[in-house]
Amino acid sequence: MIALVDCNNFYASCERVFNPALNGKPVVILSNNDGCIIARSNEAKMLGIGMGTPFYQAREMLEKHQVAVFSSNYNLYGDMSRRVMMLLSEFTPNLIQYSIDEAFMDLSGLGEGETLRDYGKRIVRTVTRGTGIPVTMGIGPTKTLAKLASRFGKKYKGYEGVCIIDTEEKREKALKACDIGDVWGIGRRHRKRMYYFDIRTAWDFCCKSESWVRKYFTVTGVRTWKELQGIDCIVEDDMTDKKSICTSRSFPGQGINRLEVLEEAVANFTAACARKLKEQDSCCSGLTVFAYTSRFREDIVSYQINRNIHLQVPTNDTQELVSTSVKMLRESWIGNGALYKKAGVIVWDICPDTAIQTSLFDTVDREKQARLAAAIDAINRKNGHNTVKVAVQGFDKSWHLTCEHISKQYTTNLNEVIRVKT
DNA sequence: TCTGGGGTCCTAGGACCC
DNA sequence: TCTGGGGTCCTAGGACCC
Repeated sequence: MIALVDCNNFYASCERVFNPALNGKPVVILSNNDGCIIARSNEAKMLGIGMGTPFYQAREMLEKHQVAVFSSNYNLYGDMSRRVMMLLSEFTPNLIQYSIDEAFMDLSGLGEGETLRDYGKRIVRTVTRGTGIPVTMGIGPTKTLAKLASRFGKKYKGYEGVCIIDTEEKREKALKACDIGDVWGIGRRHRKRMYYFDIRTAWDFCCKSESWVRKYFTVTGVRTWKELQGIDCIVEDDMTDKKSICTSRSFPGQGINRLEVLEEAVANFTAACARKLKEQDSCCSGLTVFAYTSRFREDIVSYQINRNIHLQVPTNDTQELVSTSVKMLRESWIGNGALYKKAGVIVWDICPDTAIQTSLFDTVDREKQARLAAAIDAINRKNGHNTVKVAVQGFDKSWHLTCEHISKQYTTNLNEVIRVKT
């Protein structure tokens, strides 16, 4: 059996751990730049606040209902996530972290002398007690059914955080009660198509033949269809290695119209990609730089910059990647007063750093480069990111995010740790 | 005026080869 | 006027997830 552990309203719950006065009150968390609402507590959901609503549109309503508003605090959420995953990993040798707030656990052969339900409840209790984050567990024979079970677990209090689909009757009952659009892998478009074919519930979908599903919803549809029947076919190495890494941001206000500022932003995005590459011990040979004007504004001319490059030798060297991406940006720069609202860097064609295919025509002194990079990385590890950086990364920061409602770095900055009064 | 960021997989169609 | 058959590789775009 496979379990899915899902943190309840994760970002809102993280804020509540260090601010218990928020318990029982509506809470929302905003995206970068305080742009959209990306997370909501149950109370906020009940007020009808939609996922992805632009903040400026909801502002008045939030004030009226005294909703607590937070900018995203990814240092806090990332650290809390790490704690949750650490506790979970003590219960199974086979844990797959699926997102910042979810993980799949292989439960086969575990919890000896205990029922599956009791084992699940013990896990849920341990995480909640150890981190303050409430979690729900769904258990089923496949990942898709485990996901489905966790939905029910969240919906109905009676399950006490653990919902199991382990018999044919329960599976049928669950599938009949589940709108097709709520199935993992069926998005808005597919839901519409399903409704067109008069498929309303997951059960209706299961009743179709494999060839029919293949015809209208391709192989991914068949995978979901099989998973719903209880045939496990989403394998774990589908979900581990990253094949591309992206760092991108929207810029505050109108956007950026100066090349120097955009260069600085792109240099910093590239450095972040290099850091992420090194964290997973890999190198890339594909590099993309992009920038574009706001897709919402019809009153200005829209511009798009999009450049790809294949590097001769895979690398994760910050300086090499930064100089390459900045050069690409300069070459494809279109000024004309264009206001760039968003930019980013993607690295792809990723391979392990132990398996580099070198090139006969390489002109870089790789050994020297590696020695310098190792020295810089050591300094940055000790003193924080970007203590030593490439000059073009700059100090301007005018492209930086606005986040007016951010909470403290309760768990990752000694100066912001909560004081306990005596 | 303001409207996020980071991923994955699949398919169709074009360019090219013999 | 008529215009083959069988491949591969790459890319853009669409769908999905959190």
